[in-house]
This record gives sequence, structure tokens and C-alpha cells, in this order.
Amino acid sequence: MVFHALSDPTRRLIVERLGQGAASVSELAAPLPMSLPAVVQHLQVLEASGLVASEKVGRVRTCRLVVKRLDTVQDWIDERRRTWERRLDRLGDFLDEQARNDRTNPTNHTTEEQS
Amino acid sequence: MVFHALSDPTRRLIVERLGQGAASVSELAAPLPMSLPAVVQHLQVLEASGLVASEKVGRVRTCRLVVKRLDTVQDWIDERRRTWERRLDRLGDFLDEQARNDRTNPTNHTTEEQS
DNA sequence: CCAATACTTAAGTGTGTGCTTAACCAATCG
DNA sequence: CGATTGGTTAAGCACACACTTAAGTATTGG
Repeated sequence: MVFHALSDPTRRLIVERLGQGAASVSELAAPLPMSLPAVVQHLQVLEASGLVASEKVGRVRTCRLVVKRLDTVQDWIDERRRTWERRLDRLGDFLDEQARNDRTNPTNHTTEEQS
Repeated sequence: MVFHALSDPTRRLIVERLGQGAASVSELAAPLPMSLPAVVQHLQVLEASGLVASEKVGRVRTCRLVVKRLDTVQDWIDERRRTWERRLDRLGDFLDEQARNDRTNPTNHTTEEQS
């Protein structure tokens, strides 16, 4: 749900704001060009995703960023990169092998037995 | 657009698949539980976001992952973390200052002048 | 106690998204 | 050639999404 939560520009703005420290719902809503209920709906999505936590004290709900949750995205990205680099390594191995074959058996680019 | 592109599970699957190397449209579609046009639509979103590039040779379109484009997400995440840590630093400074005041002037937790 | 503040809930609306089927086009194969 | 493969285009449909306004509920300050 984290990717979905971050797919909306308004929600990313809210996350950016919360990166600078906790804030109340109306503080978050103030700079945004939409009604307060709309902001609350965004906050619900963010909270459901685990990116934001909040607690109500008196009549004011204070929201904070759950930085740890950013790992979800980070990890996914990292995994893609790792897979990609492993692929390049294998490609390198393949080319090395080809080069070896070329030296021992020029013009034949496979490893199959000769009949 | 990158965040939006990655918000869909099917598109993330496609990116994961392309992480292991380039693939044709039908290769990408084969394991997915939907029609080929649906997959093509996902590929269009991914291509518009810059995460995927493709070129057609003969009648087969080969798609590849643009790993570099993952930086967009990575950078945003990193920036959030940096902001967060700067905030914690400032909080640390504030607490240090308080501790200093506590030692020189116990019971007064502000820095204002005594009248 | 009354009014203002800080949300909260509910209901409705236009638009976007993910998918479908059907028809089509172009390259390749027997 | 005609059939198959690989992909594209178009139209339509159901549901999700980002909002809105209106009406509520607590909490708090005067």
C-alpha cells in the first residue's frame, strides 16, 4: 500500500511536510488548495499504508512521519538494482566464456560437442 | 509520473521481470492473468514514466528496464530521510542547550533574561 | 454557558484506472 | 500464396479515487 500512498502528489507533499516534524491536521491542511475533509482522507490513506501515525490529544490530532516505513520502498528499489547488477555479472561471465572459447576454438561460438 | 507508474502491482511485477533482462511484449504478458492489450497499456504507462524503454524490430517489440530512472524514487526517499535526520540533529542541539541551562540555572527551562 | 476551534462523518459527483472484447495491421513461415 | 504470430487500436464498462458540501461531535476559551 506504500507505493499507492505515495502515488498522489498531495500525499507526497504531506509526507515532505511531516519530514520536518509532527503537525496537526489543520496545520497540514493550511497550505493545501483543498478542503479539510479531503486532507483527512489523504491522511487516512497515509496512515493505512503505515507511512504516517497520529494520535489525538484533546481535540487536536497530531501526525508524524514513520520514517522506518520508507524502507519498504527503498528495499524494493535496492532489490531491483541488485537483480540488475547480478544480470550484468552473468552477462560478463558469458562474454568471458565466449572469449575463452574463441581462443581455443575460433569460429565456433557454442560449447556443444563436434559430431 | 514514476511514483504513479509503480503504484500498480502488475506494473511492479513487469519491472521486476525486466530487472532480469529485456523481454518481448508477449513474454511479459505470458505469466500475467490478463489480456495482452491490458499488458500493453501497463507498458505504455511504464514507458511514459521513463522506467521502461522499448524498440520494435520486425514484429516483436523488446522492452528493457531503464534502471537509471529508479533514481527518481531513490532520491526522493533519501531527501526525506536527510530532512528527518537534520530535524533530529536540531532537536539534539535543543536538548543539549536545555541541559546546559539546567546545569547553570536549574528550574528555568528557557533562555530568557531574568528581570 | 455559549461560541469558536478542531476535527469527523456522510453522501454525492466527475474523472481516472484497469480491464475487457473485437477488429485490425504487419512480419514471418510452410 | 494463405495461415500464423506478435502486436496495435478502438470502444466500452465497472469500479476506485480525489474531491466537494453539509451536517455532525467533542474540546476549549471567554
